[in-house]
Amino acid sequence: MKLREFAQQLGLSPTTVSRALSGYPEVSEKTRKRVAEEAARLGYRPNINAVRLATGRAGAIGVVMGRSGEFHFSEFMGGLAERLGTEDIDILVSPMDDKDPKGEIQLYSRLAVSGRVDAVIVHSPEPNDERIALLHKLGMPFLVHGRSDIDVPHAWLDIDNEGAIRRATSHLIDLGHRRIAMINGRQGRTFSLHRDKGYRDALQARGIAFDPRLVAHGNFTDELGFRFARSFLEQTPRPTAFVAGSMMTALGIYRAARSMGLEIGREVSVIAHDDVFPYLTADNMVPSLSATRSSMRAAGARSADLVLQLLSGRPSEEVHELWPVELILRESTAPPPPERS
Amino acid sequence: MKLREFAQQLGLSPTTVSRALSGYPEVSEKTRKRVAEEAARLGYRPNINAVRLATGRAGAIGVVMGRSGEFHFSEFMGGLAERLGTEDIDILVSPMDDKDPKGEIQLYSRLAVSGRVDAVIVHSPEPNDERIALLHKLGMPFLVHGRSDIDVPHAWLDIDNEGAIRRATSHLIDLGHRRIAMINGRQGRTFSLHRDKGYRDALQARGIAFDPRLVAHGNFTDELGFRFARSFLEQTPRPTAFVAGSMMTALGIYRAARSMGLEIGREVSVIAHDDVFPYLTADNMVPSLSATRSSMRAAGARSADLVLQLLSGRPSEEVHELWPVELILRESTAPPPPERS
DNA sequence: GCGACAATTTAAAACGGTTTGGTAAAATTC
DNA sequence: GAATTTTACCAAACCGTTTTAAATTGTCGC
Repeated sequence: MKLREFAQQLGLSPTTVSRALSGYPEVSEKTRKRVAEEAARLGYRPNINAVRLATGRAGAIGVVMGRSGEFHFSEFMGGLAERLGTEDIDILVSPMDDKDPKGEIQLYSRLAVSGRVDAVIVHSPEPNDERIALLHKLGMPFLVHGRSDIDVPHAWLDIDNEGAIRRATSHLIDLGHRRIAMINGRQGRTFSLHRDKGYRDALQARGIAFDPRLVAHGNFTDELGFRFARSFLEQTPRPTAFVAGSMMTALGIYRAARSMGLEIGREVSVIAHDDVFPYLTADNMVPSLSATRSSMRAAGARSADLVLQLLSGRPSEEVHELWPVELILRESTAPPPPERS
Repeated sequence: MKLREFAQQLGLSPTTVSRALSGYPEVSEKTRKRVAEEAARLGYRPNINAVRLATGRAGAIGVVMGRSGEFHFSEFMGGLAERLGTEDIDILVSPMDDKDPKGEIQLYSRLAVSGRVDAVIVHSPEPNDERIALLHKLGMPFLVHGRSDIDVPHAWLDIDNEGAIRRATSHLIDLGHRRIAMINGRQGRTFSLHRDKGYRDALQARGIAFDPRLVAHGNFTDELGFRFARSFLEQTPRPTAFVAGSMMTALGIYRAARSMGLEIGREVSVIAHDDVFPYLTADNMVPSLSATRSSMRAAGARSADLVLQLLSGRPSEEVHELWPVELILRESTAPPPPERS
């Protein structure tokens, strides 16, 4: 049913009906109520594409999806979708070819000029992130999931990576560990840098020298976790503890330790960052995994909120949110074994 | 830039330009070429919402996202997005509350009448799936990822679950296993039933009695894999082999075996179904995991193709695709240990 | 009972394309 | 070379809303 027919049945003009449904003030309460009731009864729904054309809004927010190692993605999306489900806003997913770093900026550019989205979410930013500069230049509203040091105002939601890893590392030091390895995320991403800093600061605070041979960077995969852990554990003296960037990395570390006959929670301690997945929980690993924890799904839901705020005019300079991270100690962390000499 | 201005610059009418860009036959090759070139040069792009209003197409396909245990989701989405990226079609993600089974049908209903999507993808169907009946009734094009026995024509793409599990089970029998447990997916889903059938047929073909105490159903999580495997392994005599529904399930089984001091690949064999994840590979597990394998990402990409075919008018009765599944043997499968009496 | 002002409602003009129903000019047929 | 068809293009109507600008109705003070 079209607006015109619907209005005619009510004996009103399309204008008034449109306004009544959109909650404009210049329509009497009585009329508004009647319109709302009849709309429900007759099942009238405005044509979404006509609305979008007339208002100039796209009614969707864009999310770019990388190809590799994105197991966080569905949790974040889940949170986003959950929150946006109640609004009349869709989520538009664009795929990105990770192999072509130049393609990325083009993709964002296309997304912005295509007019298919009202806002964009930027993931895993770098300190000087081209995408942020671009979106700002194009005037496209966007929310950064993470942060950037770039000299361009941007709204962001981030977790306290630095604090989380500082606490995790400090805790390991408190337990008596001195050789602590870290398997971090991709080189160059802000969150990796923040984690690096948390790690180094914790060491420095206790007068432990930073050893570059104990730090690795890469995608969050089981495979890399294994390979790095393995190579670290082959050093002499070997590290007695690991700080891991993700659950998958931790799986790899567990595997590496086991393959070398080392017992986790006794000979090797591990703390990982857990984004909270329904299908793989730190509590259920053997031994259960100590973790810094922050829900990716919750971040997705909150991101949706913040984007809505941006779209309703809140200046991006105001939208900054830093979430604290829990540290949950379980069996995978313990004092180091007595030193053999 | 608007069509009108652009056309004016070219000295053509909007009609001709529109047709040239959409590839209609009644415009000369020379003109078409000129229009295309100028469009690229001047950066003219039709307003997507105007196009959608005028054509009545939504320009998007809908995907419903469940809340729990959906680590396949991002891979499937990735494939979908990859293929659809080159078309002018978006992916619209709707969240579903798994806890409310009635909400699901309402969600599909809303999605169909909202006019926001031209087609829908239905996941994990049941033999008599309400969603399929609904979408058919509403005349909304849809593709089922999986299959249903329902008496309603529907396009589908599925993998040969039955054959895959039959082969996996047969292989375990060939190795000498007689007590083979199976940890399957959610009760009632078609793919679970197919896998059940493959399992039972393999047993029957070799005269092995089906033992309901060796079969479990549930979400694909590490936790359930662990719990079921644990309870099976506590039976006497205990199973010597497992068929697992997913990689996460396999992780749980590995954990259970380990927690009971049993060595995988010697005392217990495992074959799992692997949807191919970039962050967790069967080859890298210790011992490496034998698996039936079929790429979820490829299925997503192909699903996009099939949906496009449906939208261009191919009748859904014609769109059926059954993919074979590879069986890849690795270290987790071996003959059972000699029987102790 | 009338002017002033506010509260409602409306007709008509966007929004930016596609598509229908033509019309000249060029090509073909006889 | 006239009649017919084909080719290449165009003007105008249409898709279904929102929004601007104007008209109508209602309320109030005097």
